[in-house]
Amino acid sequence: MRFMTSLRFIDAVAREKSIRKAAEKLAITSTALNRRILQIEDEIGQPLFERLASGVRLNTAGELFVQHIRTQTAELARVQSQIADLSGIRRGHVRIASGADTMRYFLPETVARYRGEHPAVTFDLVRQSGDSAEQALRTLEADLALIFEPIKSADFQTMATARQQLYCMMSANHPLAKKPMIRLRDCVGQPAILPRADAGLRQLLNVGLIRRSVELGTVIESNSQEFLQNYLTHEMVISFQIPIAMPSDLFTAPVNTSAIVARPVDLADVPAGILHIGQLKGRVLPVAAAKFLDSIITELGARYGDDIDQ
Amino acid sequence: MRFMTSLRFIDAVAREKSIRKAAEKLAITSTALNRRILQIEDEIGQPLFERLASGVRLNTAGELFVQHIRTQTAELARVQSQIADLSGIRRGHVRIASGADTMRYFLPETVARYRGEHPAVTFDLVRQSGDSAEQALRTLEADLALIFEPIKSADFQTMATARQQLYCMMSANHPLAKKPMIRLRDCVGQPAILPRADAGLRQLLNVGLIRRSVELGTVIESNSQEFLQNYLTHEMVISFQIPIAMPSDLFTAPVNTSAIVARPVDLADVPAGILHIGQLKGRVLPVAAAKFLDSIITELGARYGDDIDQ
DNA sequence: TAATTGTGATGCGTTTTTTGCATCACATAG
DNA sequence: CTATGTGATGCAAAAAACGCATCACAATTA
Repeated sequence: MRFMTSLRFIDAVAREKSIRKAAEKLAITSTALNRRILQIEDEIGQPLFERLASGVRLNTAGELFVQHIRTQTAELARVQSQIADLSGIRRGHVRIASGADTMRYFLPETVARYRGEHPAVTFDLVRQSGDSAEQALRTLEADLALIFEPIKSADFQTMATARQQLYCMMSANHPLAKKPMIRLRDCVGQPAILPRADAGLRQLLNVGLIRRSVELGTVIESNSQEFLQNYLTHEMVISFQIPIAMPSDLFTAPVNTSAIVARPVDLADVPAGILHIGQLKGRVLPVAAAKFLDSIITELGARYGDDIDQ
Repeated sequence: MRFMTSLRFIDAVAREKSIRKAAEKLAITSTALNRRILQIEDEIGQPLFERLASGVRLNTAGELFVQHIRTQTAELARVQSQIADLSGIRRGHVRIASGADTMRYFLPETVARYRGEHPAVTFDLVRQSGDSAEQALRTLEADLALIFEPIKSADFQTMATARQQLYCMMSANHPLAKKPMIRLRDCVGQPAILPRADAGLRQLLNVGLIRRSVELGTVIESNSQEFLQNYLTHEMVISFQIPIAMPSDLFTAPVNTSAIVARPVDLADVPAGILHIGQLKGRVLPVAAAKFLDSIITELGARYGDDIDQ
């Protein structure tokens, strides 16, 4: 959209906090970019950026204007999506911010199914911490966010939730694997590998550990779920996971033949965590994003049935 | 705002339903305008206008896009107004659609007082019928509308109302002028000059006349309130008016020395009409418009006290 | 303290985009 | 059939945007 160029440029400068850096990303010279900004500032009647030695920073007027730019951009995308929808085949672009949990299996499967029905819809999938995901909704860099536990921003509008019971994961020949249900006291002193402190799962687990006065032998922390899972085959350690982040065969197969097993942790020790699917409060989503949200809710309903809300 | 040019042009074409006519109003050639439209349509990926022999007409996609353009334009105005407001002196532009009633004395006085405090705020005042005024809000050609009776659109958000009792107006030496209060039966067969059927006042009066089975001798109809008022000094006829449309000295002076007098019509015959002040439902007004709305409400409160709502 | 590095602003020639004229193709009304 | 209106298009002129080189300034580094 040609007429959005100057606005897009300003947004870029605001994000980069530097005209030259933004110019590089936009593949133009800083000269041209600088002039566009001066021109807009001239039309507005007052500067939007403070000039610092280290770059630029939005002033109050700039904050207002950039917010306007972002909502306009999102609105334009929505209208375009709506217009494209008129022609029968659904087009559009959906941007999702999510934690690692759903990025492993749930989103690949759900997006693939949706794209099977609507091949003209494209996706951006950004793996982020919960805080960043909420932030991405606010800056309109994302349409939807999937966040496991805690929601901090009042701007987050939950459209659906899914209860996720905590599971203990380990090698199939780990002593604890014989138990059908794990109590936290079973884990006292067990060597464990855990996600890092910013993960919702870790926070959920910590509450339970403190309540039961249980201490694990935490030998490794990692924010890579793949690392945590694959490490289980190399050392006798336990880890924790929620169903949505497990390979579906592992979770659904009644008799588990794989080298790794998952055993539920008693809900009396650790309550189920909540996966929140939501958007920016008050925002009207583009057609494609709204329909994909429906698709997510349907899929969650099929998987977890009664554990779904809204 | 340079980046709005193409959008403004499309809006103009949509309103004129002709590229050539719009081009003339925009002071460019139809060639240039046509090219801009083709370019936008190309970027959108599908046409926005149907080409007819008599000009162009928006198609469904165009309707959506033009609606988007209008809300964006209004939003931009709001942000600009908000930005200008940062610099201390209030700037901005307020566009008002109103019936003739308030255009006579109320709005001149209220606008003048507001501009006395905020000289940098400019105004558009368009006299329109109630229906057109509501339409102007919808197309975002107006920020505020003042409509005397009846409100038809569900998109109209009433921000304040003022009850207006009907008054009978006549020359000071008219027989009815002796009565302090007029009953409709006093008016049977009286030569009367009335506003036309689309005026809220006329509709209000008609309800009363039908209920009381009273018929007036309607000798003149006019949509010019000035004509109606000034004619009273030339022939022994009666007319009707609401307080807000009367010169303030006529209404407020306890003893009336002017050639024309106003006598209230009994509320049992004709109930008070409602003057509605409102905006487009759900819209966030620019600073200047919102403050002027406050100013209107204050002024109404000062004049009519308990007869004001919201 | 002096040199270096990084920032945004600006003059000037070049490139790209936009505009206007003349004209075409088409539909409708007289 | 003619006349008049409409939007579309080729081409040259005008306008705008761009990129290079450079300046002025501030912070950091030697």
